[in-house]
Amino acid sequence: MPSTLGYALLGLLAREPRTGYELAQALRIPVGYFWSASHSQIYPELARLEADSLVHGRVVPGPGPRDTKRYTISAAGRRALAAWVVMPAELEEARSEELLKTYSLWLADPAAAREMVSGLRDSHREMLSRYERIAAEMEHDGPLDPVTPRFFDYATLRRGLSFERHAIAWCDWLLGALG
Amino acid sequence: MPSTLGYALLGLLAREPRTGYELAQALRIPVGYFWSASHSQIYPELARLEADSLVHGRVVPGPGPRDTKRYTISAAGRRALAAWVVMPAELEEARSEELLKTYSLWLADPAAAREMVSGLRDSHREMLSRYERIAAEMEHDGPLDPVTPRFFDYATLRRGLSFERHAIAWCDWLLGALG
DNA sequence: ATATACATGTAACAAGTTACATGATTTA
DNA sequence: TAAATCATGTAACTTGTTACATGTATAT
Repeated sequence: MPSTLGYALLGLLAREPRTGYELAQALRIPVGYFWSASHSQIYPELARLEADSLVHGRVVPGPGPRDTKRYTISAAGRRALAAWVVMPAELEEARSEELLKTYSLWLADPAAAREMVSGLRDSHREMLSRYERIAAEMEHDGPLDPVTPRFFDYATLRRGLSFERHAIAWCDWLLGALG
Repeated sequence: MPSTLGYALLGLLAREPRTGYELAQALRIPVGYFWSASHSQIYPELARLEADSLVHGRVVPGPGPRDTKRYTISAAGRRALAAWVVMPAELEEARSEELLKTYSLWLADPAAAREMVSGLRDSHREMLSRYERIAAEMEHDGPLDPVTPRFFDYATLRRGLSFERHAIAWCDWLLGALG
């Protein structure tokens, strides 16, 4: 059974074949895709997926100077992924450093506390506008049919939009309360 | 420099002295407090905090059969925590298995996909009503002054409430789109 | 000349989870 | 008498991050 990272890789490969390098690029910043990983984690995981015959790798001459291995998902990989995505998801564990800091904000200097929350709001605003740009592009690119991968890109993106908006509203409320 | 868990423990001890056992209880389910940890992580971390003189432990006879060590935050610990909470927080890394599953939902059986999202909605509804009960209690318990620890309990709780409400709205939207 | 992109891997470390270990007291 | 609560610790394992290692081609 693959790890969560394994399923993340299968999810990308189910859409189109990619090399390890391209997967690492895709997982560098998790846009519309709430998972990230570094290449040092990806290469060993790809080897495991191949050992389990969930993906097949074929060496091809890349655009770069070194040979690259392009991975394709197998029928078994597709079945494993399809089975995993409909399994009831664990309750989110809700780990947030930002909230952990807020929890102890009562003992900080009030001005510094306000500044901290204000900085938080800025970060969320930045993320929001990044998401909004992508959403506008996707909506412009044509109709979103809920049986296509593109629709599910959009669905996860909408969750990101919603998350950032509520985070900003919360910062506003907190700043108001802090005076 | 303490780890994030270290600051979580300092945050609890800044409110009142506690034993390792009580800290483990508090960090079992992260309500109003977006961090969790198991006792096997907590005891070694407490030892590190004590070695750094950020907390002091005193052995006292507990209600149980075994002696227990009650930890108190030191002035240095309080300073370290106060400095940490106002430092700009890292951008949330947004790791979500639930969204990762959604990303690949296009290749699942449509009925099973709807059921998965519906189950997700149920989990979020359950969390929401748990949070709502706690919020009602807190509001009932008296005025929330934004210089007290209690206010910041309430502030983090509000973030949880907002998070769950948006998650439910998103599930509703997705179920509507999936037909 | 220097930096960036391409391309894949290993090693060392940090953080977190699960299982192992012990054992008294209280509650059902 | 069986389970839960109290109480603290270690060991093994999994996951994830950062650093180390190598080396060409292209763009600035």
